[in-house]
Amino acid sequence: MNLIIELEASENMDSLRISEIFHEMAVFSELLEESPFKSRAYEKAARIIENLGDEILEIAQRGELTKVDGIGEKIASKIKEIIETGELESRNKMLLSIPDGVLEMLKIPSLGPKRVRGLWKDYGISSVASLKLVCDRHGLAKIPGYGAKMERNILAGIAMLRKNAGKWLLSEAWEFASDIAKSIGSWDEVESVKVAGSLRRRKELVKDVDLVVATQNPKAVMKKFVSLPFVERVIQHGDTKSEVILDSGIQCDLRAVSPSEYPFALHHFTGSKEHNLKMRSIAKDSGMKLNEYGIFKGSSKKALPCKDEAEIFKTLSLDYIPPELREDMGEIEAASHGALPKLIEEDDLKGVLHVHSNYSDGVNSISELKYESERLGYEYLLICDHSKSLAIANGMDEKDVVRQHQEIDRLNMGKGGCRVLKGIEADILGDGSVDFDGDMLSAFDIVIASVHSKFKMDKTEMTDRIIRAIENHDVDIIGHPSGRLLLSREPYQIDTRKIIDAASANGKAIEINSHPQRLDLDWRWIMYARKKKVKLAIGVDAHDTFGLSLAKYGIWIARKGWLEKDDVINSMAIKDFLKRYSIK
DNA sequence: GCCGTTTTCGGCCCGACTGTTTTCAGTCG
Repeated sequence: MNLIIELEASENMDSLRISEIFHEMAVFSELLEESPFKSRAYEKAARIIENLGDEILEIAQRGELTKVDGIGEKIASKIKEIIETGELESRNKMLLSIPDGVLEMLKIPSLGPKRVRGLWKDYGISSVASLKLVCDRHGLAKIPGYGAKMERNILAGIAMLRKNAGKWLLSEAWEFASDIAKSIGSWDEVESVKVAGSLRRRKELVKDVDLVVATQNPKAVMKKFVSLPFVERVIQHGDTKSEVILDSGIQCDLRAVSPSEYPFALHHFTGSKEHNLKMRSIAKDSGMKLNEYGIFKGSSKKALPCKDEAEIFKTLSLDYIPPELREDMGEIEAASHGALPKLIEEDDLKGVLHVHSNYSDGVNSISELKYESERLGYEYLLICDHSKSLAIANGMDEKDVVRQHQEIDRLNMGKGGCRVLKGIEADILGDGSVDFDGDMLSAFDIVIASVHSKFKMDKTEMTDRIIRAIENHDVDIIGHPSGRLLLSREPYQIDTRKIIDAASANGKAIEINSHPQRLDLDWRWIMYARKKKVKLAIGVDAHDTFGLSLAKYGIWIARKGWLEKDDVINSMAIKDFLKRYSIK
């Protein structure tokens, strides 16, 4: 009981912060030279908490933390301490004994905890700036274990560190990866090439691009790879593995394997690490060994043949697990008893939702948007301009709405083609009421309600505000529920679980905003929404005709959240969609 | 730190590459 009260007291504590604290503990513990396994245990706990999301708070409430595999007595009590006080005494203590600069040094590639510790404790180098000074004077090369090359690498690493923080949007990374994979795929030596890693798993942010190629001549492939015109710097150049920085600044790693090893390498380098660990342990349980080169029975050195990833899963009596699901979040268990979802596909989308026209802050006219939607094969297009309160985006007033609806009626006169629907992205005002009164709102076919103001409200207020909008009977969809802008703006404080529960109770849909900077609702919560039978709406939030093609990213995230076609309202054919929303 | 059908001690995924060595430690994924 106590805990529940305490939880409210520190309501801004979320699972992400808890997981962050354990990441820190892992690093601190290595720097302070505790047992490396202790550090590994912290690291593991951090990943478990990250994957559990806010569920960890409920598990803590039920007092069942130690039932989670990887969390024992000590970590459980630390989690409780963080939830109750918002702090972790032992972490703060450790932090006090490590200079800030030492932590910053860890971000330099090729410097890990051991080297950083040595530089700090044995040579008194405790900041990136002082390390740079030492390198500039060629002092580092005189330290045992270092040489001229390390010195140059570290200087290059410091320069890169200053240039960018090292994370990329899924969409950006995908563009770079597609270009480079296309080049590599055209070489005679290459039989297959595929993007692997977190990019293939469609994480919303990625650190680098991982590629795997099948070839009989890895050496030649590596040589060509490091000499590609858009390679700016070579970090590693080996016979089967190389790492480079592309001119865009993103790191790109390439692995070359033989065609028979290719499915195993692809699986291995797609990850996630947690998924791989579990796959290995399943193999072990059945008397087999799985690694990036093959699957081996007993102590045999000869791999069992698998022509693709599906056969690897089959060998372990599992259904094929699509890459998006490989996060060790129940996919392996589901695959073992035929319970994986049949994921939604890009082609399943029949309507394009959440499109801004030149009636508010969009660039194109409704007729241009209609034409492009037709070209992309959509059956319907939901125009959603901003409402009057959002003056900064030229929100529509009542007169504009009348004019717009007349234009839409005219555009729909012709037979066939893409049907234009009358939508609005109405502002959720500070008190939770929705811009425009009921009469005006009911003139729209579909109402998306979104927050665009007063982002700094506290969690309870913001949650209540959005729930009030959900309970408004004119509202159909909640737009970009967290308001986050990846890499540039934090989400506003909301109790996402309560919001999903409210949507479930009121039969309202929640948007998966496909804009690459949003990808909001977060995929971790999509899984929960699906459990609560909440329908999702894949919106493009387009402000021009190009934006109509962004639905792809929304689909990727929907898949990552285990969604099937029927979970997504705009996978309905026009006839069903009109019927569902009583549109004439 | 965690964990246990090798269970309360003694393991803990593992392989490629680099830069430094002269057989290996550290980093990375």
